[in-house]
Amino acid sequence: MTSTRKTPRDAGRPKGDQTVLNRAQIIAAALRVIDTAGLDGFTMRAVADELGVFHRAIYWHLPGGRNAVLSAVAAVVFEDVLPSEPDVTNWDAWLRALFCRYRAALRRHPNVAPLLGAQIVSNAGVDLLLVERTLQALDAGGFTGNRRIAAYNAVIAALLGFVTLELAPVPQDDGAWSEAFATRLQSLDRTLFPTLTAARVDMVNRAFIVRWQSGTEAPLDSGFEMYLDAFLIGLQHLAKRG
Amino acid sequence: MTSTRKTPRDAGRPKGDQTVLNRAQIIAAALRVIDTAGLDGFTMRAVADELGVFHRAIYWHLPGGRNAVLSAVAAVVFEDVLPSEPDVTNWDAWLRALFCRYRAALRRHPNVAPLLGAQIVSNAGVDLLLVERTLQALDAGGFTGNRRIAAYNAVIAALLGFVTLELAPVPQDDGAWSEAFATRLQSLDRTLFPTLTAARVDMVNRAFIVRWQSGTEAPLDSGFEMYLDAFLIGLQHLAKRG
DNA sequence: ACCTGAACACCGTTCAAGT
DNA sequence: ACCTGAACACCGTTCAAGT
Repeated sequence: MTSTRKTPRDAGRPKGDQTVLNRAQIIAAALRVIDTAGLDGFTMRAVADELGVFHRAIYWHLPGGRNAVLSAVAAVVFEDVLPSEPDVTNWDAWLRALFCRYRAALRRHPNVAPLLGAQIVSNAGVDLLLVERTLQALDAGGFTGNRRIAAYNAVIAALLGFVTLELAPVPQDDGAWSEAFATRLQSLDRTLFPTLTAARVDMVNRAFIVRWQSGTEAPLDSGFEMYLDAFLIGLQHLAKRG
Repeated sequence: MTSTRKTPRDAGRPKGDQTVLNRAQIIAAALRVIDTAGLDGFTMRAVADELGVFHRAIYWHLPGGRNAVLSAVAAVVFEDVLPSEPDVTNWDAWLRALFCRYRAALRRHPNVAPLLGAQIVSNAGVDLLLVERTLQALDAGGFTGNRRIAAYNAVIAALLGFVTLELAPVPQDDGAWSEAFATRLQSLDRTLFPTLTAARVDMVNRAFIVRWQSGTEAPLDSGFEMYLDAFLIGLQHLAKRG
């Protein structure tokens, strides 16, 4: 009897037929929604519509609800980030590769940036191999004990930091906001801000704080390079000291 | 006639009486709501309740609605961040002070961190004197032209980066999430994650990715110090090269 | 097992009055 | 000038059915 009956999973469904929905499809649909409508446009109902399904159906496959979907999306985006095993003789090159891969992955899905950088729920989905290999790279650099943990925290913060800032989203469909900010930057007090006023032409919309577009439209490439150079050079020096 | 009539602002109100509401009170109430209920708990209606006022009243003083309030809150939190004018002979010390003041300010209002770090709307409220003086400090360091702009972007990203990550919020009132994640970290595969498993005791909840509490409850002090040291040492070296 | 459905307690904002 | 009020089109999630 136990050997002939259908498995619970197949009960009530025609043989060989896919169920209407599955976990992977939901996560893919969620990422599509985020890519097109942003993190603010991500709603359970939007994902359900994307799949042509009643919005409550998602909760069956991901009982954790909204948080569970976001955590799973974070995991998918992170999949391409990890480089292969770190080279013991070239640990800083491995870190550099990690940084570049992270930025590249997030540039493919820029709207996910605030999720990875500013919501701890995203951590739950991350492949812990990233932690493992980062620790190995820092081992190779000579960091040990609590110093290695401190270096690890510095690396992860630096890894996500720039990209989170660069890809921070503009208020959605609020053209008034961008316009007001742009005109405010045109009428700067030269006596209050002499340095900024002089550099304005080259800085406006190409630098943090004085921009009204996100990094998707206005990337900050040279800023990223200097950020990465500075951090890695500094880390090398700290490695030698320890 | 024009000289004796009340100003428009005073029409219909008893003389010398404060109006029921003003801009500063709204912003202060908004910050209080964010401090206690988090950025997710920040709603126009919650702010109105905090003030004992109908929720639509806020729109009169801040016509920009939700975005305008958030931008104003960001400005208030940023007020304490800026150090005095940079010393030409000690530009890196000025940057260090800036980083420490930023982290201290955000530790007083940790729930604002995602707003400043991951939402570009916050920029609209920032005092541009921060931009001015950061550029001056980089001038003092010998950065010029496009290199200075790149260095500026690196500095601002580094300034907000660590703290945004450190203070990223946990999913609100979802105890199940923290619990599930904590137990997952207890049952690690030793062959897959040998380095992480060995360091687990010292890392769990004290390091990015393998934590389930935010930086408010579990600060990452030594990580911040190494991050700051590494970045500033690297920036000094890059300054000499240019 | 897997999906639908109605209902609940929210939310930001528009549009129209009140005084 | 300054605030209230009702209404609109949302939202995530609980609880109860359907097949």
